[in-house]
Amino acid sequence: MNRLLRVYLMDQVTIFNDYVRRKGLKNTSQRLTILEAFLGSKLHFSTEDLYFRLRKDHPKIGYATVHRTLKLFAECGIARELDFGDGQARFEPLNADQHHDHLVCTNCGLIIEFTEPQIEKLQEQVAAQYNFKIERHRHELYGLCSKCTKLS
Amino acid sequence: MNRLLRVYLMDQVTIFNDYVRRKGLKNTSQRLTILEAFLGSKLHFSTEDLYFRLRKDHPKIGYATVHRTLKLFAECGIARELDFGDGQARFEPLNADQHHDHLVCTNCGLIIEFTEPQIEKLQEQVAAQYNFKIERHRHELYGLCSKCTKLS
DNA sequence: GAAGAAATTGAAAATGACAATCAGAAAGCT
DNA sequence: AGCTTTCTGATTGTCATTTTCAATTTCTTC
Ligand SMILES: [Mn+2]
Ligand SMILES: [Mn+2]
Ligand SMILES: [Zn+2]
Ligand SMILES: [Zn+2]
Repeated sequence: MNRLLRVYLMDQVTIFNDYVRRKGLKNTSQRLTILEAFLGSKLHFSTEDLYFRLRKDHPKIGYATVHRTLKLFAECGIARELDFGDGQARFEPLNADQHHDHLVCTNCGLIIEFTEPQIEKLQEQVAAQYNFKIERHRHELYGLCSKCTKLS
Repeated sequence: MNRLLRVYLMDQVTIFNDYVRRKGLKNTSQRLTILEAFLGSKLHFSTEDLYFRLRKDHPKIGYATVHRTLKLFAECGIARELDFGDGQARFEPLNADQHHDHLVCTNCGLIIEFTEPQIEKLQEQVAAQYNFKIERHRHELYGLCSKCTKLS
């Protein structure tokens, strides 16, 4: 089994553990706790969201640790950091599933995920025109969701 | 000549003056100075960029005024505020030309503008699927430009 | 399982972009 | 000119994020 295939089959806990080992980091109870909460979390949460959720059962875990650990998750590839322009970073678990982008309702905050392979392909073609090598991209549509359109 | 057509033919100075009149704002020498610098500016500059550029000839103009005036330009539609995720808002003059999005080199900071009507159309279709009404969007491709790809 | 080196934690303080404040200045209407 | 409203610019406030640092924990090595 080649390395790439193995990576795709690894779950997020394994990816994180491997990263920790590879970088000479340490396994701490806090990191494990935050990892569990992270994986069981609803999508698109802020550091503050997760911090307050953790406080109930783990009041000793500090805000800075939650923040640093989420950054670590993003670094090792099990989290994606999002910015919907509201001045607060958001995170979502990343798995091997298909990439998606977001519709963001500017009225109620609803976030809809969408996948459009044709757009992905076209943006690759655009980049190719400029000999540009895409590392990541951000594609967000802001406006009113179905419910908020009716209300206004 | 209908109103819409006239708007498209108006230049940015006229749009701004109309906006000032309509909102009961005042014409000040600072706003005129900043407007001229803004229109003659290279694209995708930060508030700080413009502030320091203005300082040479207009050392009396304060940072807050530059900031407020750029926001005003965005409000009245002659500027677009951009966020390339580096923690600093950027601005570019907006005219009636075609909408564009950006390629951003994460190594040297080069910004390339691109236009892809098919992507615009596809994202409209995506929104329609969810009965979502798009007000604005953000589509940015981050990675290495041609030059930086060769160097690495 | 003790010892030592290295990383981590959490409370607090620092940072930095942006926004708000406010007294004096300027604009612009009558 | 007089008067009302807006504007300016130095300063201060705000707030998410990042850094600091002493105490603690992890983990390798004996
Ligand atoms: Mn998502
Ligand atoms: Mn541009
Ligand atoms: Zn909504
Ligand atoms: Zn470059």
